[in-house]
Amino acid sequence: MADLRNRIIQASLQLFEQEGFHGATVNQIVEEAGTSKGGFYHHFTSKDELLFVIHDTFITYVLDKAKMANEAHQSPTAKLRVIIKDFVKAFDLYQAHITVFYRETIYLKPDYEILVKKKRDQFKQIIFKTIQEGKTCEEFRSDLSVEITGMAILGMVNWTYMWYQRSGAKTIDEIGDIFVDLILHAIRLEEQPPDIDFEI
Amino acid sequence: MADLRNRIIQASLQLFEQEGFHGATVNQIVEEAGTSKGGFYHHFTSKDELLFVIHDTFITYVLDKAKMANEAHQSPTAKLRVIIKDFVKAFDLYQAHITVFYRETIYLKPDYEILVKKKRDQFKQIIFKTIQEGKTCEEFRSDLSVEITGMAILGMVNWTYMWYQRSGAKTIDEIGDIFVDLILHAIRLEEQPPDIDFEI
Amino acid sequence: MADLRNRIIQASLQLFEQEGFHGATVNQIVEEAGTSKGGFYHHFTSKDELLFVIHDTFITYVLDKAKMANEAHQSPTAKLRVIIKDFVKAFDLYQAHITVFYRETIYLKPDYEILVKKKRDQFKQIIFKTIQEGKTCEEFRSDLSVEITGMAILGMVNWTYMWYQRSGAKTIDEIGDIFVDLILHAIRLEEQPPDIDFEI
Amino acid sequence: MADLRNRIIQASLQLFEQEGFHGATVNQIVEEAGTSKGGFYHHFTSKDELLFVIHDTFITYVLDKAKMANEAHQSPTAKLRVIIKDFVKAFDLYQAHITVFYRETIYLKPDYEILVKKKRDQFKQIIFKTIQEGKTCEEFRSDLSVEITGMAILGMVNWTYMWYQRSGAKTIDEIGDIFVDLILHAIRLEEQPPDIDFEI
DNA sequence: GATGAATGAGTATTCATTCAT
DNA sequence: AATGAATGAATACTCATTCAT
Repeated sequence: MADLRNRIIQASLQLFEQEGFHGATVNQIVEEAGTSKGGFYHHFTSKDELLFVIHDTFITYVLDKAKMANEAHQSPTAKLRVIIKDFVKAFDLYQAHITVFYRETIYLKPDYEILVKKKRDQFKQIIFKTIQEGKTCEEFRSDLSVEITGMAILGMVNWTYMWYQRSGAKTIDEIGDIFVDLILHAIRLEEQPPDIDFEI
Repeated sequence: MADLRNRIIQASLQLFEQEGFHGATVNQIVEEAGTSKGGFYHHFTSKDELLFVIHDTFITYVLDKAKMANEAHQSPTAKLRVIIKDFVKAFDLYQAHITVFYRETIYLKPDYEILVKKKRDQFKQIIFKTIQEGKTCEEFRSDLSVEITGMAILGMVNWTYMWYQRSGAKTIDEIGDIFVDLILHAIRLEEQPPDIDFEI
Repeated sequence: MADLRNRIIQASLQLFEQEGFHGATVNQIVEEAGTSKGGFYHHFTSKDELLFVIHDTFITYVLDKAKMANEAHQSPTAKLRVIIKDFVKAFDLYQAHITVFYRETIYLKPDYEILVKKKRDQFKQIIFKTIQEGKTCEEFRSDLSVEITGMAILGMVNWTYMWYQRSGAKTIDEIGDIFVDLILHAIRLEEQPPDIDFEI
Repeated sequence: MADLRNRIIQASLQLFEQEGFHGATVNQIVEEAGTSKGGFYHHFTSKDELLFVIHDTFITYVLDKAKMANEAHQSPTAKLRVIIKDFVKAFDLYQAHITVFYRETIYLKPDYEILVKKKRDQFKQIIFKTIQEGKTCEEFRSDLSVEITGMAILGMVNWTYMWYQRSGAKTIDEIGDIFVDLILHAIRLEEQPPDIDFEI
């Protein structure tokens, strides 16, 4: 059997997703994880810490991926494409984490919230900077509002947690491609040559 | 002073937004509303009913607006533009309702959930149908996946509740225009004549 | 039936005395008081507050009595006699309060502790000042250490909570007289005329 | 490093004194003692046994001293003087033991309590018997109540644990002398020749 | 209509103790 | 002898709801 700490996280993920952070009790979690109250509190100082761990696991993964994409590519179009594809993939890998992340942040204790917010802001800045670069080098439309466009893109992708199902008609990869296509149609200058990414 | 029922709704809206449905107690609500436990339970059978009322108020408003826009316009482009503009406006009018709607639905009791889901689905279908019509009459790209595109659009707009602030740099109207612009760039056929909406 | 708040105090007094503050549970208290958890927490914000109320009731009573005795009499001998007699009487009236006061103070939350300590110090100062006055006006031995003598007296009396029983051989009044007698023998100048308190 | 068993006792003594028996956890104790749960339970069958050991160490010491003093001296005055001086000295040697002894006895398990009570009573009887002897041989006042006087003396001395500080103005030896002086003034017949203890 | 004292099932958390290693 | 992960019974406390007034 997997180690206890992980079993607790998996159990809580499933329960938080289904019942909400407050709807899922420590009792349910330990039962689902096949352990005891003591087992739980041996590995986590509180239910709040568990909530933080879930938040942190996801945002750390996503931020790292975005940083890597940002460094690995030159053109804003290529960067944005990879960042979005990676991000969308996370919605399959971290489905439950993400649901918790976007729904239960409000219950994060102040100290934990600060840690999460820091990474969350870094991620957002990578998106914003990429859009700005795209405008500067004339790959993207010059009339774009960086912030609103950035939040529009983030919204489009983030919302996926509300409806994506692994058993749905499209794979996560196809969804990612569609999002990229829509976004690039929405923000790229139309007169441009086709976007062929020689970097990949 | 406004009638008690409304004062309770306003108080709970503010508290649910800030503290979450479970984070806000009936005691806090009645204190904020300037009434008592008795006053609360005279107007609502339970805290759960109050949650439903908030859900229903918002989704009813939004669905009605979408129905009206759907009937008032002919071209899919025009329909979509108006639906989206109206919807975005709701994020200013119903900011707190929306936050509760998208974050606390999970705590809706089954019977209430069914009622809300029905209207929510109707709203979604109006969007989907409009996209389909746009494809059919060749205003929108023929390669669009109706569902994914629809959810992408909904995501872009819905996400607004996460970041919109009345005191921000852009008015809700400007944000609506930007969203419309991005969406139409993303989904309209490029060879088309400019979209001039004679209907308005 | 007496009001609930008082029934809770009485029940807790008895239970704290017998089982200790930690040994007595809120469950036991509410059962003994004939109420419920909710009833308890309606009247007290916490078990800690209840502990404070017990402390405060006793020390307030005792301090007030000492202040009155201090003002009502002139000679240090008379003052001390009355202060001690009153104080000893408190061991009958507030037997359980006192046991809690001297045994469980350590569990008082810091804010409460400060409040209690203030009154406790005032009481001690009244004793010290009286001894000092007795030395100054040559009723008491000039070689007395005010502090040690004061603490010796307080110790003698305070210890009573460890052994006094209402059903014992001596009444509380007799015990008080014996203490006064021992104390005055211990601290009064031997050559003095008999202590006749004309003030009473 | 001292042997583990002793390190545990020292650690618990300090922690019980500061936080109370219930306020100090086995975890804190083993951390402070530099060992582990296993180390603790290898040396003590339970936290309760540890509490007993602390009680027993102190009362055994004190009782032995009193027995010795009782045997070593003839006159009640001399006996009492030495018993009290020795006892007061214990308040410096066993400060933490004594605090625990007088504050946490209530948490002693019944079997342990019986053992401790037996020795405690023996000690008390030595005091009482000495007072009685003093009355009989007319060193002490004939009107003294043996029990009340005995408890008054014990109270005066015992209370020391509440205020004595090694860093205070008086040494433990000076405090002992003051107590002896006060007590003898309180109980000795006034017409007597000066109490010169030829036995020492 | 309105009050607020009282309820009690339910919650997160603690901690002395055990036991396989 | 010593470890520390795991236990689970017990604890203080919360809060939506009721109901006599």
